[in-house]
Amino acid sequence: MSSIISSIMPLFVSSLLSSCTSIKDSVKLCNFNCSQSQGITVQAIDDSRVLLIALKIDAGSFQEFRCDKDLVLGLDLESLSKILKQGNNEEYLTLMAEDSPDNLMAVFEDKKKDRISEFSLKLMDIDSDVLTIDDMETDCTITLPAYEFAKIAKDMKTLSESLKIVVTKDSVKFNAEGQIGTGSVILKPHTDMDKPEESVKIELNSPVALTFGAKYLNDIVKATSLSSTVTIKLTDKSPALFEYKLPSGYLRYYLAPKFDDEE
Amino acid sequence: MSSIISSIMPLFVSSLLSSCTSIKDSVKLCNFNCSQSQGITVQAIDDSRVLLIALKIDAGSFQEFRCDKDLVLGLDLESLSKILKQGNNEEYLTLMAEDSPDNLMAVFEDKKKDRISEFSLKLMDIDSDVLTIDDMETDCTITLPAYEFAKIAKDMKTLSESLKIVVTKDSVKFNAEGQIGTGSVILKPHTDMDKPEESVKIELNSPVALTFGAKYLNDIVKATSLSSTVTIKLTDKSPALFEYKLPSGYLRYYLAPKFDDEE
DNA sequence: CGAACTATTG
DNA sequence: CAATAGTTCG
Repeated sequence: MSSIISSIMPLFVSSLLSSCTSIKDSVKLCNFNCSQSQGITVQAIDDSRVLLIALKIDAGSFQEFRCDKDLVLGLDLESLSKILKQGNNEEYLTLMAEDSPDNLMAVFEDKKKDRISEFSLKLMDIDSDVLTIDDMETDCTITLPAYEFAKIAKDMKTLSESLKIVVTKDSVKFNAEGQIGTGSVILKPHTDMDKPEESVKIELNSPVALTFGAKYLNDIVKATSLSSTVTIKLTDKSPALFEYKLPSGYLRYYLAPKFDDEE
Repeated sequence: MSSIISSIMPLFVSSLLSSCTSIKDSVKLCNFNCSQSQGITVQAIDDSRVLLIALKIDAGSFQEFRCDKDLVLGLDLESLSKILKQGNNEEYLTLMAEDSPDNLMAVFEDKKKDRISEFSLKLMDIDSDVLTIDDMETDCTITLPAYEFAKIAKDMKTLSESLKIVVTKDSVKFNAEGQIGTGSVILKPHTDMDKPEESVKIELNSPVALTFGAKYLNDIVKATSLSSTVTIKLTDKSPALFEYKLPSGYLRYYLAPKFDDEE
């Protein structure tokens, strides 16, 4: 009867919650697309149409995942977050929806089975075009510690509304120019043997310099807790990709750069 | 070429940042006076002209300090704080300015040298008269734990806008009288052998009773993290001195008392 | 890192 | 007045 049954372990519940809270400041409503082969995928664009968010939660993320028929669940992320927050970290979560669902059922169960919380969340029809995004070749790919990128984005926002990222073979420079002064942070690639997640990697096909809205970068950086590293792919005059890898899946942000005339 | 080069070790960067944040609620703009012999001195008066702040950072605070020609750097403390905050605690800071500078350069370097952050801060012309303050004989000198003074100042502010400090040979009394009631904290001198910074000392030439604005005391107390103790020097009908000693230098506040007719 | 408080905005 | 973002404290 139920078209989607998924049991999620405590570790992943917090990951799902973090994903929702990371996204919900940019997008309020979005469709969760469920299929047996793809798991759950979400694609949404912020109101200003500058930031595209793509979340993918593989079926392998779930202890059990069954989706007899492809489903589109239109969800209010704020409401979903509220429900997910109610699960204590020790609890298992089961999500369920019927074939033509009006509601998403969420059931938290304590391991000891002496506590069950059930929630039903109203679903909504949300217009959205799902874009196919090619895995194009990019001018460069940078991997750095997620917290480091977060600190740069936050710090630089105090100086300017725009952040310029300049990548050369042996460095990546984050540059902000504002009223009170200017600031640059320059990172050089290096490999940390003991803590690989602390490494900074640059793969370069072609040097690139792009400017982004600091506000959007600060929204992106809300996903920092999801992954120890972030991967940034830049191509001249194209949207940049910021990717946070999940245990089994990913949260990707595609951000359109500012062009010279609007800087 | 550069008139001032100073390299600051991580410990002292946080001390400089704390000084700025302590002061910036009272004074937004102020001149940093730099000279080879004196290091960096700052003097500023709050808008109401009741509180005078004197910060002295000796040349010995710096790993290296060179100032070929005396310089006056007009700085916005809010902006300076923003930049100082961007340093991670492990990083070395170098400050630089030219002979007739428009900008102050600040460079953070990671030990591993794979990360460099550079900032340039616009300087401004700020009118200010530097007062010479004599080290006059005072009626009494009190030394007490900084956190204890902070707690008294904060607690008493909830009772009254004014705080009266009464010093006799064997006690110092902090007294607040307000609408909802009155409160006093009385400290007696004592020496703590194990933790000298917990001691309370009173040196008295003449008993004194002065009243201060609680608001100003609460601004002063923001410097608490800079030193384990605070030294208070009081003289009848004169501004009081509140001194926080830095590793090499000091942060002093001179606060005019309220007189009877304005209490 | 989380929580509480403050400041700001609809 | 309520909700939220930023800030500061433990």
